Amino acid sequence: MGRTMCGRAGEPAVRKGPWTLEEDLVLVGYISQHGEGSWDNLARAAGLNRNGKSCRLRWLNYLRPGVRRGSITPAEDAVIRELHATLGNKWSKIAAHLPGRTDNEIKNYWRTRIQKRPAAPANTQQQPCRAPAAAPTTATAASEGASSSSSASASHGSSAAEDYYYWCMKPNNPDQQACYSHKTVAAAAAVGLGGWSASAALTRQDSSSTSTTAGDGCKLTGYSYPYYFELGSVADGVMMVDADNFWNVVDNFWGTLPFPDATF
DNA sequence: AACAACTCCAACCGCTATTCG
DNA sequence: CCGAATAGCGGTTGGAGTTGT
Repeated sequence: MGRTMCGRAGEPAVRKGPWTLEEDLVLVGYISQHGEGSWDNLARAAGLNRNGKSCRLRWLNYLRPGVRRGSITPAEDAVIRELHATLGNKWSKIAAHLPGRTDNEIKNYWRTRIQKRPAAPANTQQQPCRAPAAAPTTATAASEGASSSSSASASHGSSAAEDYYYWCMKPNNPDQQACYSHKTVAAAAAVGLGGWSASAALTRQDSSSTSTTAGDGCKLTGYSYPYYFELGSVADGVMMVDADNFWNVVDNFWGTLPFPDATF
């Protein structure tokens, strides 16, 4: 990419462009210990040669616990269309109704999938990747079982947005397995990288394929899935090294993070 | 196989809003 | 109240990957 470095003579060049695994680990590790906020200071204190804005974006959109990867499901598509009709380009507000999705992701989805093309009939749309096609239908059971949020336990409304939100709040929702690889990354950072090296992980990342079929049969393309898949594989190595308490570390660390998403 | 066109999306930019001293 | 710093938002860019010829 052409956005790798910049800076004037005499100043340390601030790194731009795609984040490396090592940078991700540094950022996650630092935030896990010190929390987020004051992003410019955070970037300096963590030793990241990035500006604070870049760190904040990386954390919020990709590293933050609860961020979901993978295709937008038909249920989510319906929510986006519905909310955009009333809210317009208020991506952050729309994202608030889609747990785990970011404004950036929704914005990209809208521009590339919806804005460019007319709405396809529901029965011709791609099958969902992770969320069940009947997500709104299962939302009733979800709302009945939800206990971690007062809003989730309230009776839900009739809109696709509300149905989908309540479905997402369902305890032990398998859809939340999407968080797995992020958990492993965070946990790896929390345990001080266990017995593996980030550079080794980078080597493996570079050799990963660009198109991968997830365990549920959903084909995910591009950079994200292979990248995090590899992170998960590396973290499996941590399990072998520190198998006794690895998942305890994961769960404990996850529980300490101040994000409501972490309660899914 | 090689190339072009297209698609996707991570990351950047500029602006506004909010917070704080 | 004011100005600087910080946070957040929406628009845009450009490179990687995919698909078509």
